[in-house]
Amino acid sequence: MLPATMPAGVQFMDPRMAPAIRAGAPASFDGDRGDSDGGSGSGGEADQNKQDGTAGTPERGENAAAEAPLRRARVSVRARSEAPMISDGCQWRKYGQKMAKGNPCPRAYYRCTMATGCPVRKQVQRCAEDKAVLITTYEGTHNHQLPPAAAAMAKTTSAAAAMLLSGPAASRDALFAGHHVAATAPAPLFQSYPYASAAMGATLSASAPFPTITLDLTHSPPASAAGLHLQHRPPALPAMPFPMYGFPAAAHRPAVPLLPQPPTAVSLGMMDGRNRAALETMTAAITSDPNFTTALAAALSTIMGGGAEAAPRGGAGADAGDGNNGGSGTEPPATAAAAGARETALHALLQRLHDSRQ
DNA sequence: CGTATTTGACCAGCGC
DNA sequence: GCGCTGGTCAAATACG
Ligand SMILES: [Zn+2]
Repeated sequence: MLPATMPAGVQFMDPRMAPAIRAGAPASFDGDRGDSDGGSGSGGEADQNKQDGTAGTPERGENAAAEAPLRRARVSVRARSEAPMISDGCQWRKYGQKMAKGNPCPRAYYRCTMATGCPVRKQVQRCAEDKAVLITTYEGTHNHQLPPAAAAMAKTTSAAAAMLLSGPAASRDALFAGHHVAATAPAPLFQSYPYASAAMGATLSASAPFPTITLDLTHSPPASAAGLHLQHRPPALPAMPFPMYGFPAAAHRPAVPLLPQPPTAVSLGMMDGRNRAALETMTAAITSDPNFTTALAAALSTIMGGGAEAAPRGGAGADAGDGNNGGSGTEPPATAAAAGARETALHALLQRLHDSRQ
């Protein structure tokens, strides 16, 4: 129904699992990267730590079960920033730092502290080769509302992401219509892994561990964007380990006839005349306006989250129990939704853009 | 004194 | 089965 409500729907994880932030799911981020940097360095970075301790009785909580394989999607943003971390309107507490393999710069782990129990985590890493580029990866769903600006952007961004994901057509279904879809949907769709989208260099990648949406705010000339060049081709796409919402086919595609050439064109499909122009504009704006970038980043931190309308409880609180209600419940049928979302996204973006530029 | 950061230790998953 | 790697925890410390 309301394409505009996309944001809520976009979140990748189930709303009800929000409270389950605690421990548990061992899965987390992983260095994202992709794209140009060279990649696989391997090498042996050596951390110096290892000595197992002795004794101790670290009995930490053990949770009942790892029933939530749900938190798995990530959104990462690449932007040029001198600051160690771009401000996105949220407050973060650093809880760890590690040396990234094959990267002189360490990777920092942050957790959102705007509200107790907010499961959102962020990982910041500077590109080794180009220190000007900061890679921020968000994961999780905020269980609280964040600053208006951020929220607004969040909406926009999520919508954009949605459209990105939906791209051609079907994936959207899998994503929004419902998780179950993935399982049942016979959708053959495209199975491009490093699915590239022309729009502001957004890239959807289902490679390795978990699906990841990457936004490059680095510098992508409109022309280039329009031209769209695929990044590196998918490794091999063994068997997608996760059947989750992510991407359709990835999982159950029998013997798909992988296109001889990467399905890059697909994304282009979504760009038509006016939209393209809009995208160009927005891209330009993004690249030139730092504030915009920041806002976008902020939005991303929410994109997944959204608990969106969640918790209208007046109480405030969010206390422990927090029943973050499921909220969501908005499952647009889909087809039209995508289009709507797209338009909405663009609209919002442009508006925002205009506003900021002003 | 309370809170955010630092930093080594701990642990699970994966690959060999 | 062992060792490596990535991620997180938590004690100690720094900051206000
Ligand atoms: Zn949060």
